[in-house]
Amino acid sequence: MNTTQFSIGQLAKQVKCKVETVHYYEKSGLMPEPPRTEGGHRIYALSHIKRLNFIRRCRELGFSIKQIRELLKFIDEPDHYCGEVKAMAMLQAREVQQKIDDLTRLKLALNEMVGQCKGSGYSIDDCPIIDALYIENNQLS
Amino acid sequence: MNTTQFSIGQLAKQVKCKVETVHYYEKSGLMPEPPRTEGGHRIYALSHIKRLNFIRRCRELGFSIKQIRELLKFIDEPDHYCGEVKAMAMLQAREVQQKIDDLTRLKLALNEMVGQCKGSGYSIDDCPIIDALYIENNQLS
DNA sequence: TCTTGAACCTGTAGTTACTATAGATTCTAT
DNA sequence: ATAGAATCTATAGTAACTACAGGTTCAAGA
Repeated sequence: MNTTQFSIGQLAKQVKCKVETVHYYEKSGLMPEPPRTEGGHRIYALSHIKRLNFIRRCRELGFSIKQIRELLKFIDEPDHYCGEVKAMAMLQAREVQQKIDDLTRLKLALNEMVGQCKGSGYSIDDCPIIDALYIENNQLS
Repeated sequence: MNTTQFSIGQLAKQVKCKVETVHYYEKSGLMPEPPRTEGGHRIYALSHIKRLNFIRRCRELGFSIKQIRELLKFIDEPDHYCGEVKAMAMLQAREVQQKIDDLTRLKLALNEMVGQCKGSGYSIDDCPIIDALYIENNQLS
């Protein structure tokens, strides 16, 4: 009868998140309502650790709660196909690449500024940082 | 007397954000309190468009309001000592680099997962993306 | 067994960066 | 002059947590 069980605190510790976060995920419908002790304390099993870990990893990867609910549907209702999961991951990857590109430009601008800084400040009209980011707008208009 | 002026609506439209967001940035101290008409409507100039655009771009890049306030100090208080400005710019650049690194890892993880997934060939039970995120946990226990 | 004190419970409030709504006022174009 | 679009202020709602408050339960030591 050694079916390993966990308190919410142990669960949270395993996955390195806060107890309140687990509560929140339960309220949000990502984590199920687990069985309780006589006194009302939540009892978790290994599968819950797996699930919570999945949720946390997805959050780190930039998925929203809503998106994760979608992903979990694939697990909970296995009538879905893997292709949907793949599509979501690809979309996410594209957005991440976009952010990387933008940040790279910003970093170049910052470095440029460091190089150009000679003690006199820039006015709003010729600040290399502002200009670096303003380009975006010119292209649009 | 053709100093181009803009209403808050025109400003927002230019930068593709909501009027309320401009209000919010004013309250947050990112946008200045502009001159008003007799009746109290805000009047903006070109420099405000530039500034708002900069703020929006920075937000897209993951900077917090607080960080953007720091960045804007470069422009608003150009009397900083050169060394001070350089230090701030370099610190920002380091943070940006950190973000780039994080996002790069994230993208690799996503791409790896996508690459391992054929798409629509099989059901959720053997979807490598789901597996990839579950595995993480096994390593911990 | 009895008793602390840590962990847990529910519920509400605070956080960030907006977004939406309400009700009043102002601007603009016919 | 007047309709209606845009603006004004102020407040409430959103996402994804985080942090209390104030009570109850659990586990370990005396």
